[in-house]
Amino acid sequence: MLDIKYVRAHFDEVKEKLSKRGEDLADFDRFGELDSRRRELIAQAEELKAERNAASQQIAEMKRNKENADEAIKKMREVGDRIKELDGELHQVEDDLQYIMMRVPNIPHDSVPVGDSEDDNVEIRRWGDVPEFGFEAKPHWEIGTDLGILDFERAAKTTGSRFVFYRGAGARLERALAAFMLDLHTDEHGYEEMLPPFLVNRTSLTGTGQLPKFEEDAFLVGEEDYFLIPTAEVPVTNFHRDEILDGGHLPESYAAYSACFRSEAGSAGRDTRGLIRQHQFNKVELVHFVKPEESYDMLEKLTGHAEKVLQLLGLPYRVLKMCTADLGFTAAKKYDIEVWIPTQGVYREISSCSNFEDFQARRANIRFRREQGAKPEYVHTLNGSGLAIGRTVAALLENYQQEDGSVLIPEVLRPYMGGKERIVPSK
RNA sequence: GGAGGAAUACCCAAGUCUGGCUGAAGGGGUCGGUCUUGAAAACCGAGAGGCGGGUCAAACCGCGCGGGGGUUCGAAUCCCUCUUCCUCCGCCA
Repeated sequence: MLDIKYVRAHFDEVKEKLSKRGEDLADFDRFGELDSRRRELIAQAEELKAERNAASQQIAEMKRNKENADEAIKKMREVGDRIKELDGELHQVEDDLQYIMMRVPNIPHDSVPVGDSEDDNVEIRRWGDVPEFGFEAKPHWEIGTDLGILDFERAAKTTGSRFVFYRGAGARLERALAAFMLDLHTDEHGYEEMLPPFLVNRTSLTGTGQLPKFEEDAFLVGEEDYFLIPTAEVPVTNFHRDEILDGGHLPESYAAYSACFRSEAGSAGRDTRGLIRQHQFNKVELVHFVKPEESYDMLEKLTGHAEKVLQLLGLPYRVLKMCTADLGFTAAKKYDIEVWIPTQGVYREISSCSNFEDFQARRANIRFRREQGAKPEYVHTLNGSGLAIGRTVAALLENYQQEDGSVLIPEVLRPYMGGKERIVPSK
């Protein structure tokens, strides 16, 4: 959520920056009217409440002296009714204002390129050499199925489309990647490991910004208002909801492994085969809580941590700076890391690293104190995938495939694979 | 799933039956000081958070005793509801 006071003071500037996102801002225009009506009502109601408080004291005094207070009580009854009316209208106005503000996206940072679509994202670097195959390379779902380590058909039987069984060396590879990533981030990059709940409540999804606008993207479980998490970002960011952190302990950095669940509403027909777009996948998510002045440095570091995973795995990738049209609802600035998928001849998103500034912190009420007794300030939150594991498996299978159908295992993963150097057909 | 109990400020905790003089006793911790070679202890002193309105900034005002709603001139205190936690019984990975 945006800072109401800031919006009040800089309305035209905010609106102009938001318009670069290509958002419909019709509702946003009601801000000024609602905001000033709100303050008007507060002033009126509070004046009457002050009057009531004073009168109540007098009535108490009179009662104690056994005097008759009927006159004062009668008068206050009317004041009370008037307060009730004003508070009623105030609630309505605040609900309306809240409705609007919860649906306004974050303001893009000045360093974000202005654009109309994903075509306007800016590539800022590439790493690694794209492999050349002396044979016809197979897509990862074929490799995986032929090796007997991925089973999409049986997953369709037990569950439905966009699900998969990993088996044998495939399941082990998944586990190896998760362990490798977590070890790297905790041992080398200084993160605290976390294993979060995979279900969250509505308040948490609102805190990180998935709700109220994007409810159709999430899976609702039962009637308990529990949602399957679309990313560990949600539980881990909300870990500190409604807290005031000690400034001396910042930044707080967490590496969380979790399953992620996405309804993929609106993606029907896209990436229907393989591991790229599943309803369920695993991911190691990196989450930071930092002081405002440190968040942009942290965004660069965070992106570097995700890149390091790909470098150690030897997978070619590129980094894109997302333009205003492709930022997502909550980010002020975002880098996507895309890994090379040989058979598609393109780079595909495998990580997304964002600085939300205080947008999530405001929604989730996460603050810090610079020192004892100081006023609480909102933290800045950031997160990035480090990495999405399903897509990493896809990239590994394709980039490391051999002419005989086997797949080489990158050296850094071999200790996690029982020393195995390659995956060969099980039969 | 059944039966009880609890939620007060950074922490512990009184007040709730008997509504008003309770922004809320007391203790701990915190901060400053005395003492000490230094520390601890002891003693003296300080401050009670947060949100909103208001202001150049203050003053000032309102809210606030888990959340929401109600009764009342007035609610930490009475009523309803929700959430969370605890104890016992049952079931269970």
